[in-house]
Amino acid sequence: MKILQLSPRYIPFDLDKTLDCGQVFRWHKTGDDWTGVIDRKVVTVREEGLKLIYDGIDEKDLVKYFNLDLDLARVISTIRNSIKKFTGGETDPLFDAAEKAGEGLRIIRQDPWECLISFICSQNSNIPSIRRRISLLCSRYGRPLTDGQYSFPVPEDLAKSDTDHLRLCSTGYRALYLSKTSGYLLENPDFLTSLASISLKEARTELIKLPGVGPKVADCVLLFAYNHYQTVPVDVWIRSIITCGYPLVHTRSGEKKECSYNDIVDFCRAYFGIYAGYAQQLLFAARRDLPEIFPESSDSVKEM
DNA sequence: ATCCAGGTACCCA
DNA sequence: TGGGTACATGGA
Repeated sequence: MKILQLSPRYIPFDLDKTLDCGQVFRWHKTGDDWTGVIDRKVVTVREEGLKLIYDGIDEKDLVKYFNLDLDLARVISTIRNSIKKFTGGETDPLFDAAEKAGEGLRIIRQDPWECLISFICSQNSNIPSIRRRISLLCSRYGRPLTDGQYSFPVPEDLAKSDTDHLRLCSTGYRALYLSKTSGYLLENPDFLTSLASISLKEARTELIKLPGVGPKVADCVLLFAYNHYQTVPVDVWIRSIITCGYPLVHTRSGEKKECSYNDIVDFCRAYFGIYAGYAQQLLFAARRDLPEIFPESSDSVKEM
């Protein structure tokens, strides 16, 4: 086991929040130890005070994976400044709660392929189901590593399987998306790499062309794998948090009954600024705590 | 049992 | 562009 001292520039960092916030689905905790797979290597990590005790990976790669070099305090203060500029200095109890709930949460640097497949699997499912589904895919199509872990399947592993076989991993109707998208990536192996060197807008357009990839999945990949922090994935939780908690969003949706996906994105970008995606992730992490601090209706965040 | 979940594709006006 | 609906499956 190796030790990484969490020096001031790596703080704040919270391992539990980072690995249990719905951005990645393969890590699991036993006792104080988290176990996962990074780049086909089994990695264990635990947090003890201001130290990370870890194994299976180099310090350099660990720091990179958890994005410890990012000045998180500056990210938060940049978001705060954007809010202040937007409101003219009013308080924001929602973001206060999100900041507290997500203190030390870091958006990690995830492998684009794994991220893409994971979020195709994620649609219309809750997080426990997603974890289970991806775990099945890995044990069935990945390669066995040590300690009962499996590597994440490569495009060929999924593309060469027939759709009915993929369906056995509780993928349901998503099996066809997985089959088609992995087939495309098998034929176009540079596709995901190339997204890193084109504009955010172009990369998003390209991603959405993939079968089973719409705005939400594309935005998750852009945020969690390519670290475009201004990107705001809008799921049902974020939709209700924004529409209930920030009524101003409705002024952007005109006469429409409901805010569109882009109405919510545009508001978040205007309100939270260039780190809107980070703000989104903090709000998502706090989603269970938010109803009680909504200004008026303390019923449920889910009610519009 | 019923509703819901880190949505997308497809059809229609 | 906007609005409706089917889609498979498991969690709560």
